[in-house]
Amino acid sequence: MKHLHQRIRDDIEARIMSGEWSPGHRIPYEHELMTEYGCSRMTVNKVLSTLAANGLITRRRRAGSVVAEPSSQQAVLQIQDFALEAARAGIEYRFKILHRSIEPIDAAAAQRTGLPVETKMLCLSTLHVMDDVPQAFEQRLINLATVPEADQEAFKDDPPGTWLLRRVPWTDAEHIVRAVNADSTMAKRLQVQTGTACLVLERRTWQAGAFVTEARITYPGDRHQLVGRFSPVA
Amino acid sequence: MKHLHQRIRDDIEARIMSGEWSPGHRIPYEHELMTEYGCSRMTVNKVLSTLAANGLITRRRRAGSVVAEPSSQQAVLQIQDFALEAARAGIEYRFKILHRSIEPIDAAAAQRTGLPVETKMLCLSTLHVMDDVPQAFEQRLINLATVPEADQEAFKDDPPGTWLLRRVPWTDAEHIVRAVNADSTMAKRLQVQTGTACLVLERRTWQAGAFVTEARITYPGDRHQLVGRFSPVA
DNA sequence: GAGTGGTCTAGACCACTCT
DNA sequence: GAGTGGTCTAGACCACTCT
Repeated sequence: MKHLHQRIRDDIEARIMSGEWSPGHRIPYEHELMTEYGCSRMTVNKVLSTLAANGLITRRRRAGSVVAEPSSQQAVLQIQDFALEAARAGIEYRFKILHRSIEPIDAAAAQRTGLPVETKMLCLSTLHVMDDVPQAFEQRLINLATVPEADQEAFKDDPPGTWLLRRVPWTDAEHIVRAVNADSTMAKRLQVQTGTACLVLERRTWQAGAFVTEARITYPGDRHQLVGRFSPVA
Repeated sequence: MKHLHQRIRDDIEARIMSGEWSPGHRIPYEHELMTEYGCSRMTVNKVLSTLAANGLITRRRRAGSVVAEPSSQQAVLQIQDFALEAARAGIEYRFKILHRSIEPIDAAAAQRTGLPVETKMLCLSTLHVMDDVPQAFEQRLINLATVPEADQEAFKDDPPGTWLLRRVPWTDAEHIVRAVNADSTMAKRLQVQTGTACLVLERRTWQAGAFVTEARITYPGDRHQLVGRFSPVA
């Protein structure tokens, strides 16, 4: 049994993500949501305040709350969800799995993740495309010991990151950010010139101590920046 | 007249930042804070929940709330202290102030920081050198309205960032990370080839709502990476 | 068992701004 | 002027975990 505020929040996020509520769309007033969910105003107020603090909606007295316009600063340095970001920005998004295999983890990755060397990993390479422009190339390992159902997943509707996010709540994450010059292979994938500065984000996530996934995501430096806000939520 | 929850939050943050309450220190129970501030539990609960979401404290039923260990704090791309890092690594460190001036803030920076346009800022350009190799180039604005004593500081012993860190504890920070190709000027400063991918970290910090400083730090991409650990935000 | 925090209610007054 | 969100109160019940 989920908490009420989580259910309300999930419902609203789902509507924003699906595009049903696009940027500028007015969200129901607090008292409408009270009626809809049969709860007190404090509860819906907490949900909407949190969504506003996270930048998904903007609130104005008298005018109500609306789905936020996408900020010019795209990628957020929390757990990223390309589909959600694209939906918020009103951008056509698609992805393409370029590679898929199951392999025992190699020595270097075993050391990084703390897993035994023979652990089976699902290896995926995904290209993320928005408005026909490649925006990121993602190389991902998924621990099949922790997420065995990934083996049966075709990743037709959601890219691996989004799929994982919905299925496996994470408790810890480690990030490494570097800048690299694109080699010719990467440049071709991302449709940039060889040598273009790219942002490389490596993210490893654990769930209660169990390694879940490692992603290495390469962004063209001129198309993306990572933003982290460490300010009060209120 | 500030809001009550802001006053409580500022008080607690100030005690944590000053070191009066160090990591592991138990924070007063909610009902103690209710008595101290003469308010309802909802109000102190909101403050403590926000602080927990921001990683400043950890909360446990029955045991109460304690100041979080720095490693588990959410401030990922931590406030960096070149001198401290170099000392830890046993590396010779020096810095050189390449430029110093006092200028009214320009329109673009005023918008970023929320300051009035005519605010006087101390502008500093600093090169950070370790073992005779340039490791970072830093362009910094310091708000003289918040930190007037910076005007009199020669920055002989400590670089601006370290000096500020000791003098003005920060409560809020915003980070932006990008990748750029070094232009010829930057390449010369950092002793890399023109076009080398560099990591650019922009950091803006506030103390209890007052803007303190903005730093844009450029690192050669092959010499540096940023590492951070996260736990979920509520 | 007892005390803590997590969530929620059903109100209230106020500040803001114009659906 | 009226309706919205921002904040706050004084309760309540429950889940969790051991100061």
